[in-house]
Amino acid sequence: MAQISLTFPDGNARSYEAGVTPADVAADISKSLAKKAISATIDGQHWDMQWPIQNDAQIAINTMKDDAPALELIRHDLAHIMARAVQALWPDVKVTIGPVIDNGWYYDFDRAEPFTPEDLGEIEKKMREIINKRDPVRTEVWDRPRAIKHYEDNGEPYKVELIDAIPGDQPLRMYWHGEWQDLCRGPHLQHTGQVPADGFKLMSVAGAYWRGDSKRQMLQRIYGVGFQNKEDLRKYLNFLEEAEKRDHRKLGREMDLFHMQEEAPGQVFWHPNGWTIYTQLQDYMRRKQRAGGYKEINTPQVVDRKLWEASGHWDKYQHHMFVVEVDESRDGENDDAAVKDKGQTRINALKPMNCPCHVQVFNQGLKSYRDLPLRLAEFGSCARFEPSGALHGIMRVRGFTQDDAHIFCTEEQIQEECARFIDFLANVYEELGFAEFEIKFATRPEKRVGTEESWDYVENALENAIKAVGRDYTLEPGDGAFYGPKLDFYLTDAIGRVWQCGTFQVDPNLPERLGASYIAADGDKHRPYMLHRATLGSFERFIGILIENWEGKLPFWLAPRQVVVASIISDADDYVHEVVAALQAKGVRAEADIRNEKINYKVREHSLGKVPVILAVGAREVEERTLTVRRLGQKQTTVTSLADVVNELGLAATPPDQL
RNA sequence: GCUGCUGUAGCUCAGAGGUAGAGCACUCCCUUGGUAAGGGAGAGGUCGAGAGUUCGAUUCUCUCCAGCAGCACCA
Repeated sequence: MAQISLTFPDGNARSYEAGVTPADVAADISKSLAKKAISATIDGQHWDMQWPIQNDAQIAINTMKDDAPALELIRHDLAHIMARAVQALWPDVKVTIGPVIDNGWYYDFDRAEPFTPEDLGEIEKKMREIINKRDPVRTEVWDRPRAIKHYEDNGEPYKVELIDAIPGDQPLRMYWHGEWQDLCRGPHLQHTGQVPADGFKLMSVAGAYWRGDSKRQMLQRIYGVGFQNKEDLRKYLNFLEEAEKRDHRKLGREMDLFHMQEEAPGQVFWHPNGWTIYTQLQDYMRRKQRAGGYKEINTPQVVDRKLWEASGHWDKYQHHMFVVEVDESRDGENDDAAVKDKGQTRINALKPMNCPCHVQVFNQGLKSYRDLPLRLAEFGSCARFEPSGALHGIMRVRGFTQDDAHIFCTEEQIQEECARFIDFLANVYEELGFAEFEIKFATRPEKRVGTEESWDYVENALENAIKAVGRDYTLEPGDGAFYGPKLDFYLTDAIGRVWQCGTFQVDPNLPERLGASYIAADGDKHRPYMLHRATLGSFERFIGILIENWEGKLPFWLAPRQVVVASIISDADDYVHEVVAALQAKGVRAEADIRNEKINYKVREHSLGKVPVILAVGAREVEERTLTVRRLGQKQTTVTSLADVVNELGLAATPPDQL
């Protein structure tokens, strides 16, 4: 028998017969390790305790102390245990796949009856039984005909299809959890008892397409979350609760920011409070962009299909556009359908994006290289017919406004413009309270237009720009647009969720299609490059993110209602009005609350309304011309003179770019 | 769009084949109270829309609309 050498993390090596398994190795080291072990890492690869090792390698034996492999295995075994439990309860259910995902796993089943919430409880119970049995996990490699025959005999067509999709040179591995068998690439734990029985929970059932294809069978997917112990599970469930508390749809109602109704699905009715946030944010972006060298424009929303045909959107995105048919023969007297002249009908579409219109602005008049880079910005109101199932509060809507801009420039200017934009975006995010963000750099996809040299040049320019501003980034090879590479910017919110907001895309294609050109120094016409870029993305979505990030407690300058001056006794009413007027004169959004209610009641109501500052006024304050200041979330109050409060709050109301 | 669930007062929710109920909010009255709900009275609903079954439908059935979760989608 050939001997192989296995090197341990401490650098020591031992010699074993080829074909030795990590289980053998662990047993060789100590009995307790053999028992505690969950898997091995062989040359960086996650390795089942039962798999033979044929060559010299680095080996590490994993235990539950190794968090990453432990969670991977726990969740993966839970997927199998759940499938086993489901088939134990309902033997006619067909199994498909059950991968590990963030925080847990899912498994897709084919079953005629829908799973109910009560079913989930039954399944959990059965799973605990299986775990408590401490059934051994066993694995074998099967040849293809045997595996296919096995699944055909057992009436599992999905597994047969999976096997067909696995490349012929790959071995098929079977796993048994006790009696229950599944096709699986592994690795798995040593026995079901290694799964923590109180560290998991089944969360929900939902539909999911077989193989992710909307044309194929809809299966039922059961989601579960799994952790090493009860405490970690609890922490995760708390996180979900925290996210629910921050839900912008709930806070939007409670703070009276906006509403939506079924006559206009996916579109926002902004209330005074919400629109205050919106306009504050928009005014801020307008100032930032002006300072950043952008020129603001505005373009039409209803545009003839000819332009969309020319830009290529009609071909690709027609089904996602709101199309408007207009009979041009109508006039004010005869505008009913009866007089409609078919020959005069014209088809328009609401703009789903601004870029074609921006090229039209660029195309007016001759442009010189001296005009470049030309940065055209628009708070562009767009409409997209999003599928009904995609809509989500104000985060995913059918009508929205982008903080959009297109930079027309030469090839040589791309790098500089990119670096400028990253700095611009970093500064905006920071001022809005998002200190951290990530950059993802998406490079040429398989299907693309343009020459290799051009892609080389442009990708290089973007990469150099990121380096020039000293930022880290992650590479997303093949994820770029068909016309050019792009950067996507992801910010992290207060509870660690990640949102893609900003984008920067290089596009030589649209200027070509829409015939944009400029006169270069050589006197000839050249094509400009077009850089699509957005910082916030859409105002609607970004405001949703702001609300959730701050749990409605927005920074003072963005808070829709900044100060309530609340009377304690009606004799203070005149002073309340005086204070409100003084604050308003300083640009503070202040209002009076002189209702016939106790201060307790007023404090409660305005605290729930997320008003950052409540100024209470009783006999003492009137007498001394002071105010008792109570800040949101703080129980203690301070007494301050009127003049100081007005100055301080006037300063706090100033947007960060104007300080 | 697909699968499942949901739709009753402004909000949160109960309810039953015989044309509806609570708490909070709202209006009025009493109360002038010092930091997260003072007391009383009153008003408020085509039970998402349409069709069917039925003597009778908000309740049962079907279709549609909207919302929620997930999938698919996201220029």
